[in-house]
Amino acid sequence: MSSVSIKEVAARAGVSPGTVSNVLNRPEKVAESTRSRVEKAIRELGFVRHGSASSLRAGHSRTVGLSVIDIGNPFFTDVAAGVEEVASERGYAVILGNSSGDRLKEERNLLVFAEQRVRGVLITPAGGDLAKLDQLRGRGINVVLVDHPAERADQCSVAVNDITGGSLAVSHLLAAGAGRIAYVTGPLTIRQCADRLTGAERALSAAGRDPGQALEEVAVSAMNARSGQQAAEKLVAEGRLPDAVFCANDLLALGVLRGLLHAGVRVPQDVLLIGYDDIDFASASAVSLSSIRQPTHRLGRVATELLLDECDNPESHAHQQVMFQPELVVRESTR
Amino acid sequence: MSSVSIKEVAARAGVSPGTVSNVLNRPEKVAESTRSRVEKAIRELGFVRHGSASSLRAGHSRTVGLSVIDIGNPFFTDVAAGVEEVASERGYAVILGNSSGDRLKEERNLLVFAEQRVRGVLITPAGGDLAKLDQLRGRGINVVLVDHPAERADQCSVAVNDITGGSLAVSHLLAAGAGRIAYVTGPLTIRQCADRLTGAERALSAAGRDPGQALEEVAVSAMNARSGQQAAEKLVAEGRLPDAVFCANDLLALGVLRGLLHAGVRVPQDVLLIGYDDIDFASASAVSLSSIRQPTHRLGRVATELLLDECDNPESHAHQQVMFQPELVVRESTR
DNA sequence: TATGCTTGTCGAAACGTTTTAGTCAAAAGC
DNA sequence: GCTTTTGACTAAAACGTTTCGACAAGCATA
Repeated sequence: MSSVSIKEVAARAGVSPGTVSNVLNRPEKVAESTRSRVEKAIRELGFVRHGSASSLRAGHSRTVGLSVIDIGNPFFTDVAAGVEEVASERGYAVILGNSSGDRLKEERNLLVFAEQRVRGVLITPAGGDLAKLDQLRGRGINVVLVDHPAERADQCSVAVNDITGGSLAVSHLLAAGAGRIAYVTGPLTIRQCADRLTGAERALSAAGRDPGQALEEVAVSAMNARSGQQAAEKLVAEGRLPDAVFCANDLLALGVLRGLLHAGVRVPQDVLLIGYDDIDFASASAVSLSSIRQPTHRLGRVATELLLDECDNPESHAHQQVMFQPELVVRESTR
Repeated sequence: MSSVSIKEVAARAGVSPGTVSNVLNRPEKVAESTRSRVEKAIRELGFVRHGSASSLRAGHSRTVGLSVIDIGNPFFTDVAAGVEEVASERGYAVILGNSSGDRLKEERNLLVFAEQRVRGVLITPAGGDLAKLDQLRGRGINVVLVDHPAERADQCSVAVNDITGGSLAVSHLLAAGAGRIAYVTGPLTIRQCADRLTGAERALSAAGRDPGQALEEVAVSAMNARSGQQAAEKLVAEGRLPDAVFCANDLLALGVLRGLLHAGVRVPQDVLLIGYDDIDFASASAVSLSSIRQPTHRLGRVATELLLDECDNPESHAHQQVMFQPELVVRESTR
């Protein structure tokens, strides 16, 4: 109800509102004695700065927008946790938007961000829409792409090399003795799925195999456990079991694992299995799952650091396209 | 950079700023012809309302704060998704805070919310601190407790009956023929863990068993898969395997499952196993997991609807303490 | 024709900060 | 001892909305 303003603080401390503002924003500019007097008044009155008024006058807020494709996916959740961490450390608030992969919803999120006059936006784009983002930049809102390498040099982005990831997985399977490999994946229109396939093919070529021969693609529509199980059941039913299965995603891999075990196929004795993402549950499954680990948390952290650096040091800021390297995690399913 | 203000829109449409504001907020109050003229100007100039200015003058923002204990936990993630959904439908932005179970961090989140002058706060409290929340209410910020039943009638809350949940789980185990049951749980200082235990004991009593005899508590410090596995290993090593294991959490249950299978104990033939939360991964494990399902998504949705109702209709709003009922999901691990 | 009522628009005063220019005394420089 | 510099503070003008009282025009009623 009654919110204390800077004026009341000023009155109680016997100074002008401007001085209170200085105590808040440039404490070194005000004399020790008055500063402590003002701070005392602030405490006694329970004053908290009015963010809207502050950002209206100052011209910029202390918030960033985060738009992710699917907040239910542990991958994005970890990213979000990293973002929240850094933002909170630096006194920024995070406005969350979930696009659910829907372009329209994403656009609505961006509008909300624009209305809130966020300082910057972190986004895992749902589609390849550079236009809307440039529009935001035109409004003075910085944008950092997350899990999506920028194609232009005038923007920041943070991603993980999915081609390397695909190579790592398949090289490992080959080293473990696999001849024929199945790649269980979501739609290849998803960049991540396509890149991991490319990596897989490169690993095969490098090992002197013909990707067309050694690799079978099994595409499913949804990247969840159920689809994975169905894919496994299909492979079993058609009697064309490969030596190893590489899944574009741990959820798919968990489903495949389940499907195989149910059909009496032993993992890793009969079929090797490796997933992607290294979600927490990967190590908790009955046969613990080998996987490709991505530095999700760091992804979020670095993206936010980049963004806030761009906001706070617009002059000295150099745009960066950060590309992390994924890491192979070997567990029972390929041993 | 250059943001278009309401004045420029007014100038282009040949009306006063006040009229533009009316078009934005009470379109029915302005004549058809002028309205469309103004809307045209808005489109042409790419105007978007300045949220800070708006909430400064109007006295309230269009944002809500959401403070959760652990954004990495699928339970809270689902809740958050529900919150985001409703908020976004109603044109509200969600400011996310992750307390990590830390009281201090939670307090910092609340401060940020207060600075942003959020319309209301949704919170899964990290501790039993009513004080801070009453302080927020004193500032005119509405508060809804999430997954925590309010003890007073003057506030809204949304929760799931954990006592019923505990009963459901244990009744099911008893019906399936279990005699001795182990309850693997996190610290009993966590309300949810304690309530589920109470429910378990009630189910035993109702079945004419002595809870002291039939139920063994195995408390671990962290509620994750690793702790669960350790608990299972301990039970096996000490040679005191129960007929059934009830876990306070699916992550624990997945760990227990793994520990048992590794020791050659068959589930469900040798030991029955049931978890809690019914996270997605529960159905994807090697032996699919029976569990207690909570309406997480609805929890988030209803909490947000309650909050926004309280914000928009302060007069007619009646405080509610909503208590959802959990649901038994039977899968392989108890069949 | 005067009166009241309705409808649509305007002008101006807020809202709570930040910031700029300016005041005034005390310290420093010559 | 005079000017200049510094340091600490103040006063007032913004920032972009919303809202409220005023008012003009149109129209029905008396």
